[in-house]
Amino acid sequence: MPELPEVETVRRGLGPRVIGRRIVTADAHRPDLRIPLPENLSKRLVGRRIVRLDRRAKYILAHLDDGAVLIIHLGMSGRLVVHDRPPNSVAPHEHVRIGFQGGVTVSYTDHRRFGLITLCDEAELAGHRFFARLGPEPLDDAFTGAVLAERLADKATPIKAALLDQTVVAGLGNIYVCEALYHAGLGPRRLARTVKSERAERLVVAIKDVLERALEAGGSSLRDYVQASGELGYFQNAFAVYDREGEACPGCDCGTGVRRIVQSNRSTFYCAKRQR
DNA sequence: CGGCAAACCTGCGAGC
DNA sequence: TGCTCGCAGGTTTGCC
Repeated sequence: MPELPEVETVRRGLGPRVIGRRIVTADAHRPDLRIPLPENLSKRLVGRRIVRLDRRAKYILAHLDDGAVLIIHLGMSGRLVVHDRPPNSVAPHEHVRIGFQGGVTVSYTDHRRFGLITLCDEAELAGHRFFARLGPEPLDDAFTGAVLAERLADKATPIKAALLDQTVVAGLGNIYVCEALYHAGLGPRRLARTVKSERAERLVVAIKDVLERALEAGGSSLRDYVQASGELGYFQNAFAVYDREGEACPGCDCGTGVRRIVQSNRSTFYCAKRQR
């Protein structure tokens, strides 16, 4: 579910509520999500404070005051919601709950359990299997057309699949890849290695633009995603093509409208007229 | 190694 | 109304 804008929105909503507050409870309600939860979660967290909340790709990283890092990924259906007080009942599929001094409580719910929560030491972070191979952050100034073209240069795969590859660029998912390709005017089946110079530049501009607009809207709420406050995002209303099969794409009156195809087992939505 | 399908798991909407 | 099928913001595995 959550791609970069959703994860970043959750991080921004969470930060002011939890940074600097002492953790007083940490409970897992089952042994595992996609991978096992830390066995000693409570022991590792209670008494600690979160000193910094970062995001890398689609991971949220809570740096603790003892040098440990709590790593959280929301998978397809994970939610992190902050409550003023501990809820008096356990929500369906609420797998982890962390309580802070003063009553603020963060609940992790995830009915599909494709997400994960784990711990590592700060020193291991860069070399960690989740992070060692990740591509650049798309919103960094260092992410330019030249950089993207370089990373696509040897790829014999469709540009759609290449952009979903987190080792090419980190944080994009199915929605924002479809949207970025639309705004860049690039066909999803185009060979990745043919995206260079001017086309790569256009694509980078489109990626940054769509991510920034989605961030302003608090992300896209389709099924499961909510902000840390519980509010919905509303960028879904601004989709040009995603989940709009058969509709006319904005500013284009081609008869066929938005088409849906399947690439690497995922739906791709695009306009055959605007995207080449 | 590169590229793609399938698997992981649950829920919901469409269609019969 | 009630069932089955297909599909869902992700990542990893295993097969060619």
